[in-house]
Amino acid sequence: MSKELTSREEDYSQWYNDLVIKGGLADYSAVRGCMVIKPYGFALWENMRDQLDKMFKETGHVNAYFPLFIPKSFLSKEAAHVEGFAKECAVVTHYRLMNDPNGKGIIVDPDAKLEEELIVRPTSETIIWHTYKDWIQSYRDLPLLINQWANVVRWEMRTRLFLRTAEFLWQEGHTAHATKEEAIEETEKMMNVYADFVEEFMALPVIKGVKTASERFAGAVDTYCIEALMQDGKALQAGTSHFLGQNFAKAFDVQFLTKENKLEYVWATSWGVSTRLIGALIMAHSDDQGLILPPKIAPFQVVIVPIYKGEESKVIIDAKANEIMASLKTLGIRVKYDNNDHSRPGWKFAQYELQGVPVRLAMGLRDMENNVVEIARRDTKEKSSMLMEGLAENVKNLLDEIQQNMYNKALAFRTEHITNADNWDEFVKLLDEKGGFISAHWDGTAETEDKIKDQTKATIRCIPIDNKLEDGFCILSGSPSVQRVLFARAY
RNA sequence: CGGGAUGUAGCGUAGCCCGGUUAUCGCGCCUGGUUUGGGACCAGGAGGUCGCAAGUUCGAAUCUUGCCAUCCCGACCA
Repeated sequence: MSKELTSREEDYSQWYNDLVIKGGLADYSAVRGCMVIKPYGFALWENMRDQLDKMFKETGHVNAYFPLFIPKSFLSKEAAHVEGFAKECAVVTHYRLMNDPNGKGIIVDPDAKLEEELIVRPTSETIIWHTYKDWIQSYRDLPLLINQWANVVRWEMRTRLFLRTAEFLWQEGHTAHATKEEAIEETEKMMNVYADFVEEFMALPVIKGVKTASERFAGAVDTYCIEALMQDGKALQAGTSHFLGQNFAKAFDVQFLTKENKLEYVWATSWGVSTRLIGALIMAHSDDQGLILPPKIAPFQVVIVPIYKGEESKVIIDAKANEIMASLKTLGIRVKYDNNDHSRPGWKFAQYELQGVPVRLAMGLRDMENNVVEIARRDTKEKSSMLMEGLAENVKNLLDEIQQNMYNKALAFRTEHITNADNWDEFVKLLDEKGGFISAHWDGTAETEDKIKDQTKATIRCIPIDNKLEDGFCILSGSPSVQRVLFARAY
């Protein structure tokens, strides 16, 4: 852990911003609350996106694309939904600009006011369900399993690179089913897909669970989630999958004829993960030297840095490096050879550590004489010499080991930071001094949940799936409780 | 929207309290050379509406007022 829990929140913000900006992933832009994702950051997102997309397709989904703009009236059709999003919507009111008659630049043409305002989508349920109404007539049209990769806008009051920007990239799946059971199954299936992705590819263990009513998605019957733990002891919601019941079907009048020729409303789900996952990745794995990216999604898994004196030795090392690169590529390893003459080896070492490249190979004439390369792993910062013979296979194995080690380390940290609290004083003390998830009894009421949030800033992150039942008493109200739930302070 | 802070070159900054030559320093950038096993060195060079506007003054980066923007904390949220 690179930052102690006792240090101030501002220090984390600074640490985190430095990682994002100096690590070359993204930066603030000219637009308030919006970020520029730089090529390196986008390459990371693309790797994550491609893998997720593959997993969606393996579970029977297809991609489509729906409009960025949503007529205002659509948003208000589902009461809870509009209630949840109204406060953070960007609204398009006009469609034309004109030169200021007073010669002061350009102004909005007052004559170009839209009949009905358009909302820049904060999420796409409404426009999609409006469309689904036309697509669904019979049970033969079901299930409808569609995903879209898109950007959405939520006008947050306070933003943070990747974790909460005004505009962000995500995917949103929207499915329609003939039965409640099938829809619930889909909701759980996608939560599992997310969990598998985050654990296997991002090397980040997550807790699968169900949200309480107050943390539920606006318009959902049930919200399933995966919750991850960051190094400062705060939790982060890494993905959500919603069982929407028939709420949207009823709001948008989406009915179908069953085999028995009965007219019924369809059952819906929606699920999404966003570029916020990159924020999770950064906060969970990085150290004070910079990012540490899991090999499976790192833009470059290996960087080769040549160490040469003069043009003559450069040519020799280039040849060898190209040979190594070819053998690594044969095994599907993403490798970069940096023989840029403008910066020296030391600078490159530091730079690639900052950028979190999992493995670095350094090679000079001395190594070539001994038929070895210097190999350094980012996760543990260990350096050693590796024989040229079987190098590619050994690097591949090392990448697997790093991936596993990162996961194990994160898992050990999380395991260490799930703590039972059996009374209020213990609960508060744990939150303040240790952080992490706190497993405690709760009486099941929204009132108690609110009070706990007001007093401690901790929220119920989830009720874990397959939570074991256990009689006890609520830590705040003292009322009887049948199970523990997970509390944490969260991003 | 409340509280706090900050705006000076691409980035980070000094100067401001106490107004006075040509606005300081570092990084980065450009040119040439020497270098290259953990963020090189020497020499030369380019780069500025001091956030914007008004005011006070012989004179404003510096004082006054207004505005704007950004960051951090809070509320809101993925």
